[in-house]
Amino acid sequence: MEFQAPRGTSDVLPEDQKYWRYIESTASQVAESFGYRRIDTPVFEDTNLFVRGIGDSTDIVEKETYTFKDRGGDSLTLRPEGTASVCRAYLQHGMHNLPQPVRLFYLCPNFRYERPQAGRFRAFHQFGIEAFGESDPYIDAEVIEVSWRFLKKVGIDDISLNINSIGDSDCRPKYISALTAYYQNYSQTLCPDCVRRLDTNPLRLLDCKIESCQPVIESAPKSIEYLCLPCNSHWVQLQEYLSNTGIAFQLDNTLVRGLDYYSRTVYEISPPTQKRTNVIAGGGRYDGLLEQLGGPSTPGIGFGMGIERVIENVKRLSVNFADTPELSIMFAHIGEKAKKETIRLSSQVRQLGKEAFVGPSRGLRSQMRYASHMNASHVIIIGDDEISAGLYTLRDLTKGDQTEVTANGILNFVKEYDRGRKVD
RNA sequence: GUGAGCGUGGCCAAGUAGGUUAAGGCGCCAGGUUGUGGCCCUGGAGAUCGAGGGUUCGAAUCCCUUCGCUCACCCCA
Repeated sequence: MEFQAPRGTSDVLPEDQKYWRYIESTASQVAESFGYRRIDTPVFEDTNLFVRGIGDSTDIVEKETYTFKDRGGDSLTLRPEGTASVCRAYLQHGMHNLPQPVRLFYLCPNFRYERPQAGRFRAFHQFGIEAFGESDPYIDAEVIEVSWRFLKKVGIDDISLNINSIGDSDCRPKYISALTAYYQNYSQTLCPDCVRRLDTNPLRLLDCKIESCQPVIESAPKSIEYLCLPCNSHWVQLQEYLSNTGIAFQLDNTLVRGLDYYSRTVYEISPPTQKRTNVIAGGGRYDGLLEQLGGPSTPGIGFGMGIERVIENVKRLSVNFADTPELSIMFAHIGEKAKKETIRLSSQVRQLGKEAFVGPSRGLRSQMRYASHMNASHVIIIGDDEISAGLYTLRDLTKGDQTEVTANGILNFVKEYDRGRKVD
C-alpha cells in the first residue's frame, strides 16, 4: 500500500465514532455544569508562545514540536498542549478585565513528535480546562473535581488521584537545592539516567523506576517539607477543600510534572496500572505563566486529559452506552420506476429530519442484507406492483413484521415515530 | 534518539531444516427463496507472501539492504 496514515496518527473509523461523541459530549456537559465555557484556539501558534510558555528546556519544546516556517517566513508550531494557547487567548481578548475567575474548557488535537507507543501518539486529543484569576485553593479542588467527575461519569471507576505540592518560585528553589545536595551523596549508586537528571531536571529524580534508585528516593527530602508559609497554607486548605468534595486522594511526594510552568498544586489521575504512560489526566497550578507570556500577574490552574487514553479505559471496562436505536429507513426497489420513487420518497423522509437511504442496485435479497448490515430499523419495499397499487410494503426489521402503506402513510409514520416511541 | 519483536488477500491467520495450483476463518459477492434481512447450506472473487537486491535449477520460507508496524526506555495526555 502506497499511502497510510503518518506514524503516530490514526483514523477514527465509523465504528469508533460512538466513543468520541460520547466522550466529547460528556466532557462538555460536565465542564459546563461547573460553569466552564468552551474555547477553541488555532491548531498552530507563534513558535515563541510555546517556547516561553512551556519552557525552552522542556522535552516538549526541545525535541517534540512540529515547527515550520510558513510562506511568509513566520515560525509556527503545531500546538503540543492546550494551556499556552488558552492563556494567549485569555490575554489577547482582555479576559483579565472580566470578573474573575474566568473558567474555560477545550477539546482539541495536539501534536508532539515522539516515538509512538501504547497510549502515546503524535497526534492526540485533549480535554482540558483552565481557571484564571483565582488563587484561592477552592478552585484547585474544583479543577480536580471536574476531571474526576468526568472520568467517573464516563464509567471509569477504578481510578486513583494523586496530589502533591511543589511550591512556588520562592520556596521551590530551596527544595531543589536540598534535593540535589541530598542526591550528591549517592552519585556513586545512581543509575545513569539519574546521574543525568541530577544535572538537567532534579525533580525528575523522584520518579525514576530503576530498582536500585528506589531506596534513595524513599528517604529523599520531600517538597512539602520545604513549602513557604503561603504555599503551605494553600496546600493544607486544598486538602481540606478536596475532602469536602468527597473525592479520595493520596499524597504522592514523588509526583512532579514535566512542564516548567507548574507551581504549588500538581496532580494526576491514573487507572490501576501505575505507569506514567497510563496517566489519564494531569494538571496543576501555573501562577507565573500569564506574566511570563507578557500579561498581568494572574494565577491559573487547569488540567489536560488524553481523550485516546480515556477511550482506551472506557473500552477496557466495557462501559455500556445508552444505545438509542434511531429511525433509519432503507428504500428497497425492484425496477426502474420503483427506483425513482424510492429516490423521491427517501428525500422527503430526510427532509423530515430522519435517516433514509436508497438500497443498492442489486437484487431484493441483497438489498435486504444491506439494510441489516446498515442497521436500518425499517425497509420500504417498492416494486412495479406496488407502484400501480399505490401501496408499499413497510417492514420493521427489529420486529420482523410488515404492513402495506401509501406514500403518505410512510410520511405520517415518520412524523409520528418520535411521539410513538415516547409513549412506549 | 536507544533497544526488542513483528510485517502472508479488506480483517484474523496456517505454512519457515526452500520444491508442482500459498491452508482455514471472518467479511464481501452470487445462488439455494424467479420480490424480502439477521441463522443455515453451496459456489465465487480477492494475496506472488511489506519493498529492493542476492544465493539457488527452484524461496513466503536462507543472506543483505530498506520501509513500516508494535512494545519498551527517555518524556508526556
